[in-house]
Amino acid sequence: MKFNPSHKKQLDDALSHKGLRATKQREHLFKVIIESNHPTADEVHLSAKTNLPTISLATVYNCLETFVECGLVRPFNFDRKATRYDPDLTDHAHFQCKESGDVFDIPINDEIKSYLQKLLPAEFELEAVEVAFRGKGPIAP
Amino acid sequence: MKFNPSHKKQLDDALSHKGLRATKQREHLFKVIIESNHPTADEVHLSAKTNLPTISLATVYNCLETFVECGLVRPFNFDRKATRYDPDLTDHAHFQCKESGDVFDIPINDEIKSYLQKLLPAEFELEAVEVAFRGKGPIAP
DNA sequence: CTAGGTGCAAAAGGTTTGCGGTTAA
DNA sequence: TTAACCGCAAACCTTTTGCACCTAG
Repeated sequence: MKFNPSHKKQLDDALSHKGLRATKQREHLFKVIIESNHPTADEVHLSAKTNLPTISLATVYNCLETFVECGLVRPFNFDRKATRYDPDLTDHAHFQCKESGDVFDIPINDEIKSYLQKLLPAEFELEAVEVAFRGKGPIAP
Repeated sequence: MKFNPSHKKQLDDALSHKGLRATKQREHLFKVIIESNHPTADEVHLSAKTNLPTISLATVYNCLETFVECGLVRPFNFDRKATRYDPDLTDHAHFQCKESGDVFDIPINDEIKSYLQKLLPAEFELEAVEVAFRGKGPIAP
């Protein structure tokens, strides 16, 4: 997705809401995430170095955690692979293609959510559900 | 769960099916997994050392991978936490209690499975779904 | 005898941390 | 000015690997 002014506003608002600064590193890293497809920290770092040649991986990790705490991105994992970061905060699942490694967003509807919730015995207080699909994804065009 | 003769048979069959030996390490480690609740490799190692004081963590990892390949246990993760091993191979989800860290098995019915599958556009070939719940579990008795 | 198995130690991969120096409200 | 921030290096945790020795069919 293309980074647009509303993304910039979202970033500035979220950061200032926590009393944090909108540095050029944070701005650029957020842009990279918006314009990538569920990147890992390493991929963000690699991509960011084009514009910010001296940025360190540690700074990338620091900023990513800041983003998570500000509610700007959501981290997720497949198995114990490197954490991926998703700027789409709406309820959805992920599908990973076994061949390409590509990750696709799969919308989740309310019906499914309530069905899933009903699986739990009454004593369980549910806070979050995560659904991960795996298989062969669509052939790239 | 208590380790019983049918578990022993299951282990021997699965190993010999792949031309592998039922060593005392493998037998004991499988017993530990059966009698633990979704242990991590480290927990298996710790528990196994009571009976096999010299067993190394590397051997534990080797055996666990052997078990996975033989279809004796199934590995799963919460976030990027240490992999846990589950001897229950039936379709089910996991619930992790945020407070105690305890993991509970949650049965999954066919209805849910088919609903989940229907979320995927036709071009996706599904191989596996994983459902992970998180929240506050039942109070321990 | 020999393929399979064990244990040790070292390395790998991903992530976190401590710290001196920098920057911006 | 001063708290927030950056970048480096070192540490950390889980897992994997290479290799010498051992063991059971």
